[in-house]
Amino acid sequence: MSNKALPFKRYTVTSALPYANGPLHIGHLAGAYIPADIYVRFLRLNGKDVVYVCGSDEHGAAITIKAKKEGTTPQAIIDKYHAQIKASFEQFGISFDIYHRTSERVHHELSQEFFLNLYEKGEFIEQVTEQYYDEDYHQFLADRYITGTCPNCKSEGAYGDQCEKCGTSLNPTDLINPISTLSGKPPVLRETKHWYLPLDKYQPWLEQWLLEGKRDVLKSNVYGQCRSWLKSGLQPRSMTRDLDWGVDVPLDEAKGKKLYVWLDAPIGYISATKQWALDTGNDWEKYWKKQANPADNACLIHFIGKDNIVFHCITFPSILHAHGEYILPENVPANEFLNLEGDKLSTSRNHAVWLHEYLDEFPNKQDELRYVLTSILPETADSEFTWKDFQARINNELVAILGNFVNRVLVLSHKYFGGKVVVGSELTDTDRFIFSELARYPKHIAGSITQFRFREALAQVMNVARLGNKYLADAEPWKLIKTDEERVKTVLNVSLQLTANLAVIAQPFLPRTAQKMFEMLNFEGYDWNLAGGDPLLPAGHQLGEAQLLFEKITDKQVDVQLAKLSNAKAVASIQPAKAVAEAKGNVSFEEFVKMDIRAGKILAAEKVAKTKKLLKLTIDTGLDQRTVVSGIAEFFSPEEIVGKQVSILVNLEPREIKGITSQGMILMAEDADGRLDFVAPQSAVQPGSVVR
RNA sequence: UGCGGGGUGGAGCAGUUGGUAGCUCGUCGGGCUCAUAACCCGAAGGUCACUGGUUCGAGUCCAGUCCCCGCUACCA
Repeated sequence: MSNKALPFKRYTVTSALPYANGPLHIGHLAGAYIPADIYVRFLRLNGKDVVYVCGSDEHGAAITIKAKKEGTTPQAIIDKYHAQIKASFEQFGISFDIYHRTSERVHHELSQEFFLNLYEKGEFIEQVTEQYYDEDYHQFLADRYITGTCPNCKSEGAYGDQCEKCGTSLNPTDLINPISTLSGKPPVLRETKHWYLPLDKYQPWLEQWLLEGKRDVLKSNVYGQCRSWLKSGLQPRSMTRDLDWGVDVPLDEAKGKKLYVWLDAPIGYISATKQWALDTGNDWEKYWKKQANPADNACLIHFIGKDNIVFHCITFPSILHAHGEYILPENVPANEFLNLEGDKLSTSRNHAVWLHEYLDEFPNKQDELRYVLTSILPETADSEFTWKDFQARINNELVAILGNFVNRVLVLSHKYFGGKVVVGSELTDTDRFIFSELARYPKHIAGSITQFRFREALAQVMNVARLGNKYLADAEPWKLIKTDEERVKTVLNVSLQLTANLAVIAQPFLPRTAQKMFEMLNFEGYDWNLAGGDPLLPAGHQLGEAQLLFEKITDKQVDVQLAKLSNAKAVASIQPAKAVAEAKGNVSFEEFVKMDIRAGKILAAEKVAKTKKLLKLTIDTGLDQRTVVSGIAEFFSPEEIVGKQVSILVNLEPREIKGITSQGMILMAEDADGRLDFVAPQSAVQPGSVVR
């Protein structure tokens, strides 16, 4: 390994802290854990000093919401999920040096230290604002905890941050008749003080460090996102919250306030390292702080999903920079998102492949999942996992290419030479070509890994197995054994050396498989630099037993998983017998008959350009043909609704929407998930028929 | 609304500084039989989202349009 590719002698690698309010799924693995684990294993094989840390993120409002919903305590929630997540990672084989948690004392102390450090330097801006407060529950309310009437469209049930009906983004104080969802009573405004990190002040520095310094380092999706943020100008960001779950703000005047989770979460990387150092007798500061000689600084790499880019590239570096003693990330290789069977992964809809369930249902198939996910990592764009593809990749690639090659070589060696490594006649040009190819691959793969191109790196590993299969097919030792045993000895020697090299380079990607290969070869090669060099197996070396590396995934296994997903979907669509909207006050008959509702028919429908939800409909109301803009595009395509009967409120004030005058409103039923369906006569009626 | 990323043969993806469009899987045909009917060879299949422009020449640069994903800050 040249120093050029790995110029640092010490590495600090982090994977995003999983939020401890639910189990892990394959999206997490593909986003931040498998890439990091490959990278770290590779560094270790190259003899680098590396610490790989992670842990559960256990603070924030979502944990308390979850606890409330399940009628338990935040502590019970985090204990449950921390244990589950940790066990899943261990079984799956993500090779953290430590998997910590942010509820530990060492973390609280370090987070407070960070806050105080910045506080004492006068970095924070202190600001008093008026926020809604629930007097029954004695707490300030997060925006989501407040509902009321939207000042824009007058619909009820708008949230403090956004009206879901008209899409307007709001401040809680904009709401008419705000109600706390905790007590159901109107909240009161109360003054509260918070400490803001002046990101605007760091903007010039960020432009220098990030936009200038990282232009050719960051992946394009990461760089573009950062540039976009910096271009629009940074604003001071509050680093404290009025919450009851988190790290206490270490100031007398801030009793009851907590640190913003995004201040404390990334510090979790550091506190985890600190705990690891305590446990193992290391010095954590070597991995995080600037060293006397900058050449001794560690290389800090954050593996995350794309939802975390701004915090890891802007907020956290700003905090580290403001503190001053810490190193900054060299790179933040963020991945895009992984989809599942055509849909986004969704925890709430249970549309996911859960890691703990996979480990139960596919015992000892960790490497199979690693392989499939690695080959579809969303490195440059969103990608998709399907069970059929999972089966195809395992059966046609792992079993057929890699497993089969290794098996062929071992079986032939045992059959012809009693499982001994033998030396035969001199190498031919073909043999020499194999060795020269073999010498190329480790460099190529190393280059891919250091550039975070893991899919490409894995494909190269598979190409080595392909090379082996072709070599065997061309050399045909099963024929030669009848005429030229010396040549067969050479062919199998070359094949075995190839297999041993394959085991070495497979380690970062398929650690368990590589281990099995080592057992079969009765050889261990925990050094990347062994690959591509001198032959690894000496003459006379005794091989171990041949065993199959992988087995095929059956159609039945795939069907079971697909059924499970559609089951989950069905359950999820029935379940929402929850949160039925509250009853409204009575209206008089006179008020009701003011509504002129008619049966109508959709004559034409088209999508309104540049919108997500809007369809422009032409409706035959019986009275006339008119244009109505309706927010139903997420559930209905224009083609499928043309000709459909609808109920339409025809005497609604016309309203300009996206430059189109909408004359009326289509009546829709909306369930608790926001799913819409038409309310219309069951059989054909004449357009213009009165609905009442 | 603004911004960022993406849109390449049936599927999943590569395409570095512009110079005849590649890979894996699938399909079809052939070979082989050591191997988990696995392996090897060959073939078919793309107007590189669309429209203009720069250039001797563009998937690759510029402008505009459309589609998909994400972010748009005090709810991780």
